[in-house]
Amino acid sequence: MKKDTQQLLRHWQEAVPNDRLAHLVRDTARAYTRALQARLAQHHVPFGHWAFLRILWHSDGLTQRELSVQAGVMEPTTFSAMKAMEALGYIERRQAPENKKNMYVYLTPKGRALQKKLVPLAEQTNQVSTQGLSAQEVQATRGVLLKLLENLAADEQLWASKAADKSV
Amino acid sequence: MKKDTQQLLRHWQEAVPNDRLAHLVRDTARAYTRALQARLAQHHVPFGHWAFLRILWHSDGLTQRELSVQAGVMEPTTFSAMKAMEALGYIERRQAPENKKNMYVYLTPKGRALQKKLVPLAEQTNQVSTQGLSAQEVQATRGVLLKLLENLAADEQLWASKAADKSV
DNA sequence: CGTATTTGCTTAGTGCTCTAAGATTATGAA
DNA sequence: TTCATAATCTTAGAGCACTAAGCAAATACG
Repeated sequence: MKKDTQQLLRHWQEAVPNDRLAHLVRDTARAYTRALQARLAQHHVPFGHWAFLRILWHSDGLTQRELSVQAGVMEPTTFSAMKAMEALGYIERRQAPENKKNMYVYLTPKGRALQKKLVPLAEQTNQVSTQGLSAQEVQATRGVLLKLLENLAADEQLWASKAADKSV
Repeated sequence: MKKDTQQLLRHWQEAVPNDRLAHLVRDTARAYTRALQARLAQHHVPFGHWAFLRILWHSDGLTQRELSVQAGVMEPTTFSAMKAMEALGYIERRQAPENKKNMYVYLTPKGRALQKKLVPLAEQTNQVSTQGLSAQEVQATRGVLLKLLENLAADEQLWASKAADKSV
């Protein structure tokens, strides 16, 4: 039972061809998600709310648009998360008198109180994952990932302009 | 237009605190997915089929279970992908006379023909992403990612047994 | 001004992933 | 052999991400 991940791991350890960096990054991301999800589930917090809570703990009162950018997701994703979090009583959505378009999101005391419980779980996850790795190795990897992200963002930009050309 | 990814990137370049490796890995994975997705879309191949096609090009005639393990996903994910791919004429699902339970998956000529068109797209994506990085850097990163995956798999194992305890 | 464009929120619909639970076949033990 | 247990496929339903498109408000420009 639960041999799947073990088998997947063996698969990676055995054959590590040249063209699979993307695949490896994706598998690692999924493993991280599962690890944190399992911990958050103890407190009945869905994984999807975590990213938004973290941003809000740091800076309250953002618009949904700003929240989307910081979380790196599209607006509809933010929108449905906000609706759910509002229903759970973690946040309030309010409009300012000077602007009837923007929706400003504020934590409730209940939402703010989660920070103490949840942040250690994320720290634990990251700590568990980097066991046996040196600070240098982790730092170097961070740099490489950042560079990958940069290259892929440039590529995306290129594709977006190509698509714009085509639609003319 | 399309400033979001740029803003996300800036976010990462500015503040790189200690506890965000998981987050960075996830963002990179999403960027990879988007990059490949854009390329596959030219040939009207959904991204979700890619992983399975790659496995099947390498070894035909696997069961859905085996396919799931190799792809690192759960059976229902494989199941629905297979149904879709069968409808598209990329694969056939057949049962062997000696086993009425297992479903063996075989590529059709049409499915096999995709290999020539699609593999270069993935290679291009990986190549684009690693621009400006040395082979050593990439290799080292691969090693670290593998170790992260290993640690997280061990953690998952631990949680699975904990959950089993609790359910007694 | 007043119209045109842009911005931000929302709705609707889709894809990929998961868990939980069902049904059926294979396998193992009494 | 027969019955209990495992494995495999399947169904159902949910979460989280996306795109496309609508609407309403704010901003920019002629």
